Amino acid sequence: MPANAARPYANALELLRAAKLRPTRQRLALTRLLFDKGNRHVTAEQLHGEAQTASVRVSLATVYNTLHQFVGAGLLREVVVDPGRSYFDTNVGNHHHFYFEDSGRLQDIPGERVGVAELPPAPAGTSIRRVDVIIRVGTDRSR
Amino acid sequence: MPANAARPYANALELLRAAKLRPTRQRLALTRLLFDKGNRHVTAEQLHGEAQTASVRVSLATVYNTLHQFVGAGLLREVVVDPGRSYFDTNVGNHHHFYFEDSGRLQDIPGERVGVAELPPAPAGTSIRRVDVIIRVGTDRSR
DNA sequence: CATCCAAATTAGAATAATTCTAAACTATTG
DNA sequence: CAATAGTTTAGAATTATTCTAATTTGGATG
Repeated sequence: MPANAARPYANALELLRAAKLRPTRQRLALTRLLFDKGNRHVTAEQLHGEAQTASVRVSLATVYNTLHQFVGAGLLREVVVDPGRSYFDTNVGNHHHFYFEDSGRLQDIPGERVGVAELPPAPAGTSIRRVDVIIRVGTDRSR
Repeated sequence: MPANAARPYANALELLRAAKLRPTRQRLALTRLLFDKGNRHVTAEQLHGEAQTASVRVSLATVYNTLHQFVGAGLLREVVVDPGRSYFDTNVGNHHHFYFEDSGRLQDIPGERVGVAELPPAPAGTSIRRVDVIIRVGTDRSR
């Protein structure tokens, strides 16, 4: 079973069409880098670096544009755990995160493994958009 | 009952002594701004602004230094909910947050009101430093 | 398939939050 | 009250991100 078995898109082209985004050379390449190898957590700089390594000519501005468009289209989720650095998560299903404070690495936790038993109601006039659970861990020998 | 009844320090001086930080004019003033009126969530810029309004001469660099020293001493907790902006929370007890995405405001949720029933174990060699639960809400008329 | 135009890309400048640096100041200690 | 280690500071530097205005391109149209 391939890593992307659960993904409903056969390829980058279909995915972009479904998101109503023109399949440009840059977006096609970034789509493949993002979704062709299982769930990932990348920063814009990292993805830009990967593109360069793969000889895909794309500017950092376009990487930022694309990541935000993908978030808007529900293809990515932005994870905020570190002040001044955004991670983009290819897993948009129900799940939470371990965050390794020492290394800055993120790891998914399936939604079912965290039992949020009880939640207070959203304040009047508002509704819940998302509940983030972040388990911050550190190596035993640090701090 | 005053808002700070639960705080174990009678005044700014004691608090700084306990944290082993020299009670300088700047730190004393910032301590009062932070802790003299109940639980708060402030950014460095906000606190700097309040100091200026109160005619306390203190540089932004010192505000940052002080906030981080207070976090290190366990007097404050840094809350990360917004990429590129850090909030400092005077409530260091067990609690979680509502985050109003539209306004950028934070609101405490007492720890007991969120039932995190079940947590996966920390990966080998690591231990849990903290569990953050952030409930992101939006006004019903936006997005 | 040539033309057109809105959408997309881009380099580089601009912004925002934060950190750094090195010099000047100050609280404590003897 | 002098010495000194800790603290503050202005301003420069850094980092991540966004903006701008000009150029390029995908895809529809004739």
